[in-house]
Amino acid sequence: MSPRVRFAPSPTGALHIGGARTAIYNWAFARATEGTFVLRIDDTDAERSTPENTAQILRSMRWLGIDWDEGPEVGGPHEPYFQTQRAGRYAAALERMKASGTAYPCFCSAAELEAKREIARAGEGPTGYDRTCRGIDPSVAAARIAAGEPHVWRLAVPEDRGDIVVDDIVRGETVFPASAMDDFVLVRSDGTPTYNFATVVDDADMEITHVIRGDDHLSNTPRQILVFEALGHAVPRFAHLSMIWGADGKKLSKRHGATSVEAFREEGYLPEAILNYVALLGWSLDGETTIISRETLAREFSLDRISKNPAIFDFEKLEWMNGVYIRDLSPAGLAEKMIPWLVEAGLTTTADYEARPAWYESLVPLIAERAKRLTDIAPALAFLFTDGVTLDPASADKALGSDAARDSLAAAADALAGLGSWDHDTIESTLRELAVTLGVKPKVLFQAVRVAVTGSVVSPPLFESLALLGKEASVARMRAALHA
RNA sequence: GGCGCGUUCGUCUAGCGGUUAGGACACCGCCCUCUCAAGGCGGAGAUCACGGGUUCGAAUCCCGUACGCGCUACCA
Repeated sequence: MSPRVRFAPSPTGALHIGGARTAIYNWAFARATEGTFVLRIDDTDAERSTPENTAQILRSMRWLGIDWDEGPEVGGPHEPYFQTQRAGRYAAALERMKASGTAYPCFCSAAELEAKREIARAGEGPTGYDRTCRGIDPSVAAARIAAGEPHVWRLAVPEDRGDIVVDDIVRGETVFPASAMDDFVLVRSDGTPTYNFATVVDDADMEITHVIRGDDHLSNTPRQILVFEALGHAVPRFAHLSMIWGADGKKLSKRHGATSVEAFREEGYLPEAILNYVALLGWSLDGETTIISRETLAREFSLDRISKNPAIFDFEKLEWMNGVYIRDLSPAGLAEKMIPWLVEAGLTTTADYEARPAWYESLVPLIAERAKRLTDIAPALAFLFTDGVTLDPASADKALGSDAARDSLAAAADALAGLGSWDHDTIESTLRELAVTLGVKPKVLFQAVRVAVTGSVVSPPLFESLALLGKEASVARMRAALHA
């Protein structure tokens, strides 16, 4: 049987980086094994789940290029894929468990339970439910339920159950003492299922073979195994992933910067880079390769190369990797990606891009190897789109501060103004010859021109910039700088 | 408190009984060069958390300790 895996986010927020990694691993595992990747929305937390969050999660996954074989918007043989729409399945499962005696009603109030927990916690030993209601005679229980008494349904952990062994693919064999398993709640007093019940019912229904999820669920796993067994269903394999931390070793949060996939997109990251970087946070292809395409990931991913230890999210390395992917883009590809950012910055319009795409593509070489994020592009190209340019004071001071620099700039303006043809090579040879004639270092002359034309001592390559800006504008800026 | 998990350069990792402990980011130096980048070359950086074992030999296997994290809910 080919593997069936699932990613089951809770739509209580955006898809964050940890969830994205879980999704990526599930997806990659399914692709590499020719299995099936199911997307299921675990929205049983009615308080915090919203349709907007669900929509955003789907959007983020699509943006990353993670497609699912079954789930929202694509359907599948196990519809519906929203837990809130699967109430019938949970009710049916509970009925089966009632019939087999593996579930029983509990009438203890929240206050009573809390009091007991307090006492237990103060002393030694487990704090789990003390099974007060497990001994209630079924007919008595039925009468109390009929009378409308509030109750939950609990799992009856088998008395003779030995220690529960989870043969985790990532962590190896981990043993949980049966004594530590309490009769936890399956169905709440309002009739809705708890997480540990709903996921198991769904994973069983959907014939999930491998559960790949966050480390925080490892301790829940023995409970879930008990439910699988009570349901008489085969237990899937498990693979628990370590957490992703911020630089301070704490859970990754907004304090550390962007954490949602959406936020990374807004900060100018490419989906390929996020996918690649995040995949490497806890998995490696061979220990050497760092740039890994989506296709390679989908072909080569394997669970046995997942590492056990938690990873700290390194924004700097992600940024470097994003630069790698930006440089890897074709001129047309990067032009298309940068346009929204130029429009956003108020420098141009999509109409202008559509009118002369080739011109925009010719800008790409100026910034491709200088940009780490898409957000770096508009500031670097702004001087090409504005009427004039405001000189950065520090730059002006540095490159135009001396009389020699100003004199050579004036000479350069004159020399360039007289040019018949306006292209990179002509501009370069003109300025180089002028430097010789003037007896100044080329670098000094170039920097003076650079500041006059781009406003800053740091800019894209000079001759290309002048060629793209045009003769009139270039010369005008150089003369304007002399009077500044 | 109980139960579980984790610990290799600053960071991500390779390693699965014998290696000068390898790679990547970041850092430093040199080269290239019209600035900034990108690129090339080189460097520094890890007593493999600590302590005991097992073994001819341990980062690798076993036990313990420390620290960190997770679960211990009618959250997921």
